[in-house]
Amino acid sequence: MSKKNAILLAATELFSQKGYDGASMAELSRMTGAAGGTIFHHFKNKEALFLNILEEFKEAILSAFDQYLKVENFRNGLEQVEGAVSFYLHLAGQMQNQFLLLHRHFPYKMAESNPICRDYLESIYDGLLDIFEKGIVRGQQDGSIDQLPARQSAMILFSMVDGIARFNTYQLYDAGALYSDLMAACRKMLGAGKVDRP
Amino acid sequence: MSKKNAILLAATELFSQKGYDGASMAELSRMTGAAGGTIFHHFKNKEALFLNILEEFKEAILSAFDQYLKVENFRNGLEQVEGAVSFYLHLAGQMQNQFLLLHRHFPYKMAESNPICRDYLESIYDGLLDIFEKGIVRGQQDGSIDQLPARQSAMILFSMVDGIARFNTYQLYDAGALYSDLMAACRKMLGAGKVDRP
DNA sequence: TTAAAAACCGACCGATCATTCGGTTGGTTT
DNA sequence: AAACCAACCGAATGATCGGTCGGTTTTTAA
Repeated sequence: MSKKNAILLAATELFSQKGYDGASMAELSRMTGAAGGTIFHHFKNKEALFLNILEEFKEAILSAFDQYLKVENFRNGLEQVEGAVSFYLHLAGQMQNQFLLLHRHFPYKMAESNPICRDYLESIYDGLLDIFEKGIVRGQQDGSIDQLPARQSAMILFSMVDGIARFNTYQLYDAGALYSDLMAACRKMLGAGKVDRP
Repeated sequence: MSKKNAILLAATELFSQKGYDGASMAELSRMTGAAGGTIFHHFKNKEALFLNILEEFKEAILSAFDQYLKVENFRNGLEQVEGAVSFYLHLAGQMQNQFLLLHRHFPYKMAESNPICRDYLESIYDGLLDIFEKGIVRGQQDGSIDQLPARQSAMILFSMVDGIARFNTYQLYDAGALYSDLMAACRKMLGAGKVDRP
């Protein structure tokens, strides 16, 4: 692996474990075996290094969802939304370091002064919300989902799922043990009224 | 106001705005007019200062809920849960700085090595979950809430509400515009099936 | 009135921070 | 073989970090 890639990989872990301020370039140098100067040869500064990581994550998560939705074949909108929820939790387990970045505060702080950072974060959240929203709209057309405001429902649903994923990484909850209850809650929240009745 | 209180007040804002590593004792000194040594006279070190703030927050939020639930008179469990959700969002707006602390990563990181910190965090979350859970159990007894696993439902509900509060402070969502949809989602998620029918 | 205690000050400390820079490689192009 | 270039190195820089300490002022109590 090239030194540059090694730096990116190690920096992802370092930023996610220690945060932006807590991650030191000296430690990154130690982790990778690259000299201090080498890091700044490949990346203009610490902020640019982080932005590079965030951009990679944006592309990785959105293309992972693209791939998943293309391959799976859902029978209706409700199942599509359930699939998206399930896949989000799966990804959160798969890409723990990157999700930890999203659940930290410093990217949002950086976004206040750095429009590129803001753009990456918006792309990520807009992309994810679109996925949930599309499933809801489809479900409303095929009758599997209640007539609720689609975008708002997508936001609430996403808050719920992302909240679970977040508490899971903090080891306050156990997302695994909550999985079936979470899916049931999604169904009940979105599902068309008729489905419940005898 | 005593210097000690001024330090606590300013430190709350500083920690919440800049995080633990980003908050410097020198800046805290500048903000309060207290000399560097004075801060360390009142608090053993930076970590002890933060723990003091977290303890104050724990007591403030739990007693605020105690007070609220004592004063309000709910007709049934579902309304009690709705009240708790609504009050949580109200508090998140009222005590923005303290909630920002809860939504940052460093308290959970500190909790891994500091049992006192872990204890405060657990007290906060256990206390809040208990409140939601009690409302759910009451609702299941009076028939306003469906027969779901109470603790798990409380966790999911809390994830949802706390997620909304969190995205609101990041200015990604507007919690105000989502309020009525959120309450509707809670009702639909928890409510006994019969309530919806004509 | 006085002595003890608590609050407060700011210079100072060693460690660490992000970043810079002059210089050394090893491979590619002319 | 000369010229070039990107990759890489590690010592050095000034700033800032959390924390200490000896001494002064203010408050309290006797």
